[in-house]
Amino acid sequence: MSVSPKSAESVDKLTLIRNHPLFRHLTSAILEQLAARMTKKAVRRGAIIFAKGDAGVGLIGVMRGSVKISVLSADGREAVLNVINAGEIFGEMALLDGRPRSADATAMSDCDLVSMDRGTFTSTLRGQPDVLFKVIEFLCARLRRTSEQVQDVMFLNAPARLAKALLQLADKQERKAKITQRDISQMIGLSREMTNRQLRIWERANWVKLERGGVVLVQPRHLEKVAAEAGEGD
Amino acid sequence: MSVSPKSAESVDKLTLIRNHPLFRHLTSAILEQLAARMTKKAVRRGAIIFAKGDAGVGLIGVMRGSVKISVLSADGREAVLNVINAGEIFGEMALLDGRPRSADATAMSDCDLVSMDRGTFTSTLRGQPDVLFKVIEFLCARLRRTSEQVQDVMFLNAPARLAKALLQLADKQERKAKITQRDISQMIGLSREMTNRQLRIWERANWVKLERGGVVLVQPRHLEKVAAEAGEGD
DNA sequence: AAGCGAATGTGAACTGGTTCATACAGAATC
DNA sequence: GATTCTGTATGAACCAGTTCACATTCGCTT
Repeated sequence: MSVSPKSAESVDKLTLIRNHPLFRHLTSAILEQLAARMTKKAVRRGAIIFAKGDAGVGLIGVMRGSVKISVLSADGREAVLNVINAGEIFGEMALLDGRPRSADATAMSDCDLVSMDRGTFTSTLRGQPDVLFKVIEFLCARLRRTSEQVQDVMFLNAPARLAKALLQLADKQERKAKITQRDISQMIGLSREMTNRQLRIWERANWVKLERGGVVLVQPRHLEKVAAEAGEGD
Repeated sequence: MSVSPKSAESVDKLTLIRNHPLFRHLTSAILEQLAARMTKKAVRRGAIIFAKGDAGVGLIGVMRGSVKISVLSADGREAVLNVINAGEIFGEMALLDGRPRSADATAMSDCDLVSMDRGTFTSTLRGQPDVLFKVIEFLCARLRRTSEQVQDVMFLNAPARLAKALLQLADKQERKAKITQRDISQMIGLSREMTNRQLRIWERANWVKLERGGVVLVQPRHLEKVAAEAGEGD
């Protein structure tokens, strides 16, 4: 994973892109050039940052707040594909292949965002040949991760999926996942009720502590064991 | 998708790589150079071509037969991630990022395979800058497809997933999917029994015709309709 | 401070799909 | 041509997780 800066805190443009696998290896000069050409924008909680099918203008970085990437089914159910926290970047795919957005992006809290358009990316990085290799590596990593998601949904039962999601959502310092139970349930393809029931079981066992809009991992070890038990052999 | 040659037939190396998105745009000279350096190998039905965790030696093309890409869960259940038919190529990811194989590859029938190692790929394509862009495009397409798989498992019910799988497995000319019901069920995360039951319902309705090791799509239109709806009872 | 919407919590009924058990037919192996 | 293995077929019991129907609590807006 990436070296994430203190979460929930505001982050500057330079730190943001420096911490992303796509840009990490670039010189400071280039990074500053890129950062200078990124435009800042604040959005309110609940704001739709882009919608599935939109023309993809490029890369978006989260300087403060968090963003959920999701899609809607024909009958209106929502699947949350990813949650992007402060210090992270999303929307790379439209940047890279120029095709329409394949999902919706919604602000889960008030956010400060920065965006980089395709032009900036390609013109600044022309003549940086190994950027392309980094991009390829990055996409392969993403592909492996997404493929693992398919396996998780097919192999793991409800508690295992939930435990895995909590561990990967949790802020490493605070040991806390700042997300509603509804959003968790939509990430792992479970009903909200089932998610709540399992969380309450773990709360009674003192493995987690439930708060409004968040789950504190009290005993991450136990969760790791649950996530691993029905899991795929690595 | 790719222009697939008559299936179940043998294919020559050149045709094989010419039809793949990664190579399609290259000059004949380069293609011939690549083809010349690919080594041929025959394997029997059931043979393990590579296993998850193996060091990835590179790209493998299927000249005759078909190959399944799958993973095993801790408790021995199998998930089929993809089926590769004659004229298609697999194993690109290990080629591109050099990391270990992320799944098993097994011959579903007697196969003729050709393989291209990383060295051949990189040395032949050095000085072909837009190959890298093709690779990026290719990976983005794969990522979108894999992400769609996640959504399918989360949103679609059994009949819809099955219909969708049949349509995408079926040979376009023959309107026939050459695959056992067990393998189908493992592609869509369903029990073999459930898969059989649904197929039998459709056979009685004359939408499909079942054979040993294959499903003929008699009325693909109907299946398309089932695949399209999310399965909500209005 | 009142009202309201969003998030949480929980029981009870329900069901889509699994699991188990069993049968049979075609292909491969001896 | 007998045996064994793989694939298909189907009923019945079972169950993990959904759906429905509420109640409650928190935080925000008026």
